[in-house]
Amino acid sequence: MPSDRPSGAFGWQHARDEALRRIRAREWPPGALIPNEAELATEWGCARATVNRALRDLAEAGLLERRRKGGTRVVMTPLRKATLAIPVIRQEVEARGAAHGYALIARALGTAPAGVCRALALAPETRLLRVRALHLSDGAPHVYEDRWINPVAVPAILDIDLAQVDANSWLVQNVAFTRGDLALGAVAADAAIADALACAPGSAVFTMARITWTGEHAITQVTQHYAPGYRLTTTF
Amino acid sequence: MPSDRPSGAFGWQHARDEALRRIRAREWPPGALIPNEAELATEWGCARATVNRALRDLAEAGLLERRRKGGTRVVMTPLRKATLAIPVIRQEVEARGAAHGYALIARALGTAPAGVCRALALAPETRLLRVRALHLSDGAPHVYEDRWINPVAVPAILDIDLAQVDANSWLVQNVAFTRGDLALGAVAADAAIADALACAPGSAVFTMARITWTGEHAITQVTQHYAPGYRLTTTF
DNA sequence: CAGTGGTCTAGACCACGGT
DNA sequence: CCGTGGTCTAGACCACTGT
Repeated sequence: MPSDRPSGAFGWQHARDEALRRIRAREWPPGALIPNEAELATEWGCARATVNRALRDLAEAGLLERRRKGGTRVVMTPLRKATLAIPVIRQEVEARGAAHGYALIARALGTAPAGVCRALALAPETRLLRVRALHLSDGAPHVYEDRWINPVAVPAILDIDLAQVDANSWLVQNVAFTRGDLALGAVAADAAIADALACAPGSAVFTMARITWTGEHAITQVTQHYAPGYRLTTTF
Repeated sequence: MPSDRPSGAFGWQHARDEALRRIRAREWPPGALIPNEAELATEWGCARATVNRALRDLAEAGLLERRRKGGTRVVMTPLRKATLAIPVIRQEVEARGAAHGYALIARALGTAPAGVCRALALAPETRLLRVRALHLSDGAPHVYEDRWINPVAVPAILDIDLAQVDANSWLVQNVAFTRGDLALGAVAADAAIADALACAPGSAVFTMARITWTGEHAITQVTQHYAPGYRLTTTF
């Protein structure tokens, strides 16, 4: 006869919650070795696979450390992780119910500075496409982006009218990448940034820099400068 | 007779990689409905659970969308997610091989501003402990933090000598929290920040603001101001 | 060497949600 | 209604690693 819980079993989420409770209640204090999967499965009346799923989940969250033969330990210092969505500007703006606007500022094919070539693991003096553009939210400057694109990796980009389509959206939809590097920071607005964002030179500007790769081949490097006051938020 | 691959089977990582290949090769183009788990299991010669694990993994990564009865679709715009570790300053500094220093700047119990009370979902005029402190990396100013702690949620904090132990480390090790809000941004250094970080007033400063909760009970709110030039990095 | 987690399997039942 | 993913089970074999 099934219990009041429709899906009778002691599910993996129950197991996870119970483990979480014991960690928080210090029944399993930081650094402690917890019972092995088989024991917990017996205690909780479920299959070992269910315990495995629960503990693996907590390990991925950074709360447990698991090693074969070594068993499972409560992490000494519960280092938290936050996942943040990397916004495609257009969608981010439209998701807020605002109108997305876009303006191409400059587009030029030329030799890239040494710093950019190094960051993209390309030979010095490589010819790259540089694109500077402004994204608007309900008509107000929102993000100024300064981008370098490797035409060897993305030849089709040379034929795109970047005054009509923003590189951000186009690349996301047309190029598959395998990996990316991300750096967040703050800079004082220089003349170009201040001009684009219509803010005072020297204003504090939040920046997100990304490099995307396919295998070991760099596709593009972009630095996005957000209008003063912007905050990137998430939960953890 | 086992094959050349020690763990004979077509593992879930193989399945995930093959699915990933098809997505990237546009064999499964954006928006397309892919075969159901049973079909793929047959095709790949593995159990449905293996396919499930693989596709669930890709769904968590944001590449697939799965719905009961609706099947599994390739996401139209592969929105990427980056996971960033929320650093405990002391550990972050020491992990870089630098010496961590700490100095308490001010500690005071008093009524909090309306904005802080609202952010922490507390009644106006609640009495909170405010702690301002500086973290050093090899003797140089690294992070200036301005923190409000709810003594109702953490009574023990009142007895801690915050000149000796930094609130960041103490809280992480002694208080279990269930949830947090995170906001990243940039501000111009005001007098207090500039003084603490030994930089020019108006310098662009990268900030990380956090609020941590146990259930619906706010524990602490902290804004950390990083010395100019700091970049928070990760990969995705 | 032996204990522990990692994974696979075949089968089963169920919840959700399009049709 | 009924197809699809979500999950559980019992058992099995294996990889890794501490002792």
